[in-house]
Formats: sequence, C-alpha cells, structure tokens
Amino acid sequence: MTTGPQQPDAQPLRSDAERNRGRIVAAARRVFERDGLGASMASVAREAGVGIATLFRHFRTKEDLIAAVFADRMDAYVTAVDDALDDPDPWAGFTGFIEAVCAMQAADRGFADVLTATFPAAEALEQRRAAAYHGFLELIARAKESGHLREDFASQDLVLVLIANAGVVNFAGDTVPDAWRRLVALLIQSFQAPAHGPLPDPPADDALYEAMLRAGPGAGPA
Amino acid sequence: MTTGPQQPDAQPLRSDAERNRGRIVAAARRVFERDGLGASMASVAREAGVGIATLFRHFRTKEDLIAAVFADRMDAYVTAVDDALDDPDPWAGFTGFIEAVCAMQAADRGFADVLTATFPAAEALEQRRAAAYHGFLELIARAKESGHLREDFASQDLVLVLIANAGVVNFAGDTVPDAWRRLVALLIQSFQAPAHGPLPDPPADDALYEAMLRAGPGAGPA
DNA sequence: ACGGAACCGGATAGCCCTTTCCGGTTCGGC
DNA sequence: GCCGAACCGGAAAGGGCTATCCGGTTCCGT
Repeated sequence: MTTGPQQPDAQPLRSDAERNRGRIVAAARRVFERDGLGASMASVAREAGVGIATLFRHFRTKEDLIAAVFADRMDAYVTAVDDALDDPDPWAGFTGFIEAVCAMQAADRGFADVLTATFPAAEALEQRRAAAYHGFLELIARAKESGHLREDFASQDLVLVLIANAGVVNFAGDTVPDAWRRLVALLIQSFQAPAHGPLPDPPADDALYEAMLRAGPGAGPA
Repeated sequence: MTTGPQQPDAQPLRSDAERNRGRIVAAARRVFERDGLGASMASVAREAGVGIATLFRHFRTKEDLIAAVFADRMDAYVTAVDDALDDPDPWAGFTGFIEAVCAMQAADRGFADVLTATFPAAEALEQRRAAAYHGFLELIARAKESGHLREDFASQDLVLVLIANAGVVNFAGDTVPDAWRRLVALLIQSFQAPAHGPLPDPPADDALYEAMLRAGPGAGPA
C-alpha cells in the first residue's frame, strides 16, 4: 500500500494526532470541494487550524491527501453504477448514472478533477475507478440491447463527458452553477438512438489513460 | 487604446527594436500554440532569443502580448463566421462554423484559451469577438428557419461548446489529438432537429460573461 | 508527577511565476 | 567616426507553491 501513514492497522495514533488528522481530512474535503485540486496545501492547513508541518507529517504528499479525502467519493461513484444497474429500465439507468456522476462533479470541484485524472500511486482510488468502469460497461451493454443507446457509443465517451463537464464546472463554477446541466442534457440526447449520423472513431483507451496520467501529479486547473 | 507600445503610429522603432518585436510575437505564437496561455513569459523570451526585460518593454503585461499575438486568429474567427454565412445551406454553414472554430481550438491551445476567456483591456480582441458573435446570431436564425436546427438552441450554447472543447483540447492535447472531433460531432448531432427531448434553460448571458472574465487575467490551465 | 517519545507549528529551502531596475551596448543622425 | 538617445539583457524584487527542518510542547505509561 502506498498510503503509508494512514493505514488502518499501522498502530494507534496519539489522541491529539488522531484529532488533527480528522480535522485535516475534513478541512481538505471542504477546501477541495470549493476550490478544486488546485487548492494549496497551505490553505488546507489554515482551514484545519494546524501548521503546515502537521499536514505534511500526516500526508507525505498532496497526492496522499487527495487519496485519503476522495476515497469515499469514489465509493459513491461505484454506488452510483450499482444503483444504475438495479434500475429495471436500462436507458433510465444509463442516463441516470451519467447525470448523477456529472452532478457529483458539479457539487465537488475536487472530485471533478479526480475523475479526469489518474493517480497510479493511490491504489485506493484506482481500484474503485476500475470497479465503476467495469459496471459501466455492463450498463452500456444493457442500454444498447434495449435499443435506446446508439450502437456506436463507446466506453471512452464517458471519459469525454467527464472531461467536458469538468471543464464547464471548473470554468462556470460558482458564477453559472447550472450551466453543466444543459451540456450534459445535450450529450445524453446525442447518445440516444436513433443516431442523427455517424461519428468519428473514439480515441484509443491507452491514449486516454496516458492523458489522464499527465493530469494526475500536477494540481488541477486554476 | 490600451495597447500602448504597439500602436501602429506611435513613431517608428529603431531597427533592432523592430526586429526583436517581430521575433517576440512569432515566438509567442509558437509557444502559446503549443502550451496554451499558461506558458510563462520566460519561455517566450527564451524561444525568441531575447532577454526578459526586452519582452516586457515591448509588452507591458502578458495580456498585452496575448492581445498582439491573437489579433489575427480572431480575424480568422470572424472570417469563419462570414464564410459560414456565405454557405447557401444554412445547416451546413452552422455546423461547418462550429467544426471550424473547434478545429482552430484544437490546432492552437492558446487560442482555445482565448476563446473561453475575456480580456476587457484588449479591445482589439473584444471587438472581433463581438463581431463574430453578431454573425453567429444570424447563423442561428437561418439554421432554425431552415428547420435543421432545434428551436431551443441558444447562443449561449456556443460558449458551452467552446468551453467543453477547450477542456478536451487542453486535456487530451498531444496525447489524444483527435478526441475533440468525437465530442464536437456528438454535440452537433444533439443540436440537429428533431430534438430528442427538452433541455434545461440556458445560462444567463451576463453570468457567462462574468465567468469568462474570471478566466481572463490569470493564465490558462496547466 | 515525571520523563521520554510522539507530536506540534513556524521558519526555511528550493522552485516557478510576472514584473521592475540598472549598467552596459548598439543604433543612426550629424 | 562620434555621441546621445534608444535599446538590450541579466539580476533581482515580490509572491505562490510543495515539501523539509528543528526547537518547543503535549500526551501518556509508569
């Protein structure tokens, strides 16, 4: 595991350390949600009311902090897929999932950044991402089978939606908080069968992964 | 005029100054095209083979440099609208314009950033933006009248497309250079009549402008 | 209630950014 | 070919970022 200091079994922390750790994670959650992953570690420390050194002692790098903060959002991500698979209507499940995920991006700019990047060092995140992706493939299959989803829809199109939506969310953020809804509605309608025409080929999976890697280490957009 | 030093009539520059100014603009064009507006002034100076001070003597701020570099791209932007208006097929003109502009974004990451920001101090840019927007309104009207464009398409949707596409271009950039084509194709199909369903209301114009303002002064994304 | 390990946080290093300052150099009119 | 004005570019100021160092403090077992 790469998440060194925050292993559940590592040996109990002293009470003050435990308390500070909780404060830091909670503060980071608030700060990242508001400002995206571009928020500085100093701002997190300030929000938490601890010194910078304390923050870096608990999380050796910013990426470690991100992994700790967004583990449960990634759980919600997986849960959203499962819920969608439980929907008896495959098309409603499919569209509901996309809307739900994009809504999560709009509600948490940090999470929007997380979904469009890859953190190979943070296994906790990547395993959940893989699980969700796997479920989404099933969602695609069922929606196509039901005849509501266009046949040439590709799994890579989800990444495209997430990137586009992250762009709108990071851009419009607080000023135009509902702009993303219209974009997502448009995209969903473009996915619906019958298609209005053919499409260019989707990008290659490994190339997309490569691009998400580049977005990882560095911080999110300004 | 806010473009102080680069006025055409200001009084002729000395030959070496004139030469350096040309080098700087050409270098900035290359650097911004490759790296987006986030590129540093130092990298521009290095590419131009001049000192940093020389760069800042010719362009008091980064924004001044941006305005000088992208004036002609904005001309191409206006030209694209005019060409589209010349198309006898309103729908072909409409879709061709969107594709052309998005292609310009993909070919020049700096321009992609310029299109999704506003620089109130750079009148040269803003006047052209306004002209293009005005032409686009006419393009919308004709395309709706022809029955190919959905009735609830709003002019703000162009901004949405530009932002979403800039997100994909800045994200996928060199790694997945054609990813944007699929996104744009999808969006165009979603604009085509008959619509697959209703849409949420478009964002308010002034709110969008406000958001573009925020994206202006600061540099582009990483 | 005491001693040492664990923990704290401010100051600091090192890097990148935009913008300014200033001593040295080059141009170009005479 | 000389000389002043215009111009050059490196160095530095001022700010932000991640990450580390170290002297002082707090916890907790005994």
